[in-house]
Amino acid sequence: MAGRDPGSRNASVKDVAAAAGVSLGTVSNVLNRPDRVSPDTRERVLRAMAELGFVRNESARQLRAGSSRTLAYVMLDASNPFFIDIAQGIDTAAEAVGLSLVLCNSRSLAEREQSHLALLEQQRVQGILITPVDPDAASLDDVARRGTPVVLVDRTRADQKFCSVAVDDVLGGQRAVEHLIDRGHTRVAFVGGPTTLGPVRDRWRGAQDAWAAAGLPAEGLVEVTTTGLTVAEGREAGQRLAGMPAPRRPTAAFCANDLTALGLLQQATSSGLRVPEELALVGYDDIDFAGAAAVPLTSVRQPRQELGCTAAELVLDEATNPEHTHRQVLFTPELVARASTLG
Amino acid sequence: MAGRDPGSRNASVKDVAAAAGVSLGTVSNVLNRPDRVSPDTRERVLRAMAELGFVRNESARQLRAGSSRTLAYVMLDASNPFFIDIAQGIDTAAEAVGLSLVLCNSRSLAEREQSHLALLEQQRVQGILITPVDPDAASLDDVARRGTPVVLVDRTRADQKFCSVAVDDVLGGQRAVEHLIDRGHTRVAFVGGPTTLGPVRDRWRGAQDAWAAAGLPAEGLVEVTTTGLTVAEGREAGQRLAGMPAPRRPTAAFCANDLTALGLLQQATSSGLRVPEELALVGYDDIDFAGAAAVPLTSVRQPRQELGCTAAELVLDEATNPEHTHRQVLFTPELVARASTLG
DNA sequence: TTGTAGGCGTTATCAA
DNA sequence: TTGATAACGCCTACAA
Repeated sequence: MAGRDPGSRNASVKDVAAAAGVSLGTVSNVLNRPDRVSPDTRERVLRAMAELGFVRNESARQLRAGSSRTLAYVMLDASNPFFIDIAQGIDTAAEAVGLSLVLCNSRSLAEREQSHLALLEQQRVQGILITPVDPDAASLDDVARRGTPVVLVDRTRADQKFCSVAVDDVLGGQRAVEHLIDRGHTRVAFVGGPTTLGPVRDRWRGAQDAWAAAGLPAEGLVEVTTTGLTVAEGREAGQRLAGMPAPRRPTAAFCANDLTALGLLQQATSSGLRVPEELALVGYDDIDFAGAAAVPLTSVRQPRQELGCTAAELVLDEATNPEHTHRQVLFTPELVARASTLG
Repeated sequence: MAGRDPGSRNASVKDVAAAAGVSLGTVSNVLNRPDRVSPDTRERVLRAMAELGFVRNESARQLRAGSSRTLAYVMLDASNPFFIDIAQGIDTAAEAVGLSLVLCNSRSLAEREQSHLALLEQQRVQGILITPVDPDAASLDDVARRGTPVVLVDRTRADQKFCSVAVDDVLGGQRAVEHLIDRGHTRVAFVGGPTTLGPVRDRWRGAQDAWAAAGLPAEGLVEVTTTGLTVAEGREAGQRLAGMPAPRRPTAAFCANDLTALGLLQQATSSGLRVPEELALVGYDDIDFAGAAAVPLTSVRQPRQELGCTAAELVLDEATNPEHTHRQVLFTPELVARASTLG
């Protein structure tokens, strides 16, 4: 037994009207302009609604209104807290303007991303925020062309055909490596991949820029390529590092994100490498778990909530402002120094 | 310039029909029973759709169909990976039956939970999975009474008015403390709170049960109450522990969840307490970050994905099977021993 | 194989 | 203040 009121599921304004002995229009008025209804009929209608378990049908409202009151965020990987924090920022902004947020997780699968996009379009969401598997995918253009505003989050596109919010990853990479150089390191590993990821490319470039600017010999900065930005990949990279003879081994590693750094930290620790004495560590993103690690992680902070918030504002502007023009917002990252580099 | 095709946003089946020179019914057939349409008219219709940027209107479909093709999960706290993993499990199950999942985050706020529930009801979701702020809240009964199936996740209710999936927290608490007793500890702290949380209460009770069963003096098991299950609370508890004189200080702590344990681990480490030599640590949930900590955390594993998956199955049964009866599924937790207790 | 008509629940307009 | 009516876009009988 489901224990539901019999027949209650389908009570509509019509049923309410009948039960309250008024017309359908009056019920609608109670719902939308209560002031235009005399207090006692309003009472009667309200009571009928409660008795029938009336619930407004959002589909019908939406059909009539022509558009929904929701925003969507298609995240790349819900198991990375970085994206959850972005979602949180979006949610805050959406809530502020009375919109609700639907969250989708593509799990880095283009196919899944595709099906989410299709569904969201059909739902006539006001706008789609997305950290896409591939920012250059034509499917994004298609969605935009058909009329749903699309904003890129933590990704950019050279052709500037979309609004986007991102953080200056080249600068972030520079900051990370400058910090390590400042601390006296002359053998540094960059850990991350795959290099098809825009952010990984940029952070690596920034690292190289900083290295060159300091006049250090190129061979002192080595690239340790991983196949993803996960804890497991970090561990694996840690194993590779720990396996190197001490004289050749880098004295510091700059990881392309915090998950990787956390994995590396664990592997280093269990291999008996002391952090930061024998291996200094810099992560990227500054997720909460970075600061919460046993050896708190130095990391390059991205303004995650603000990223989400700004993205929401951009998509809303595109959805509502006829004068809208695309903008590419670039935030500045900030190095947060903690024990993993400070000995 | 938004770069969208002019007027494309609102192409409907009617427009497509006109453009393709066929009737509205034919277009609908192309969409829903393509086999009943001759290949070349189908081609023509498809081309018209592409040209007009036609996108099915989900609201209209839903309005006609009477119910949506979505499930919803209202999580308690999206920043706790435990709930993200549950969501992942739900998503998998939902995807398997062609449903999509909408995620909401109540952030432990009853008010926000309430507004999410209201919206989901209006959206006529097929069912709502929820880890509620308060499992006994009457608002949950109201939703169910009005006809939307509701399943409790990681929570139970004494009156069994809902389906629920949970893990035996009393047993989990026992396992954790038995493990510590096995390792020879006779002064153990239980860290967690608030005690209004069902799981915290149960884990604490399990801890006490195990303690009593071992015949250990009650004063050896101390409760360190926190105001929440967060990293910050864990740190704070760590400070309290580290501040105690060594002879009185517990030699082990059982934390009510992994976030708390991670915070405690960090604080202990930075206070110079060695884990597990001076302080052994057991967490709860076995989130990925537990195994990824610098000192990998012993934890009580909950089958998170399975929890979500089963919850989805229950809610679907309730939504579609007229013979449905409520069931309370209780999973068995499993202790995963790692370095934080194994020295 | 294709076309026509009616209705899903809501809202807004207009008339009473 | 209240009531009747049309329309949103889609789907499905049923008719041609």
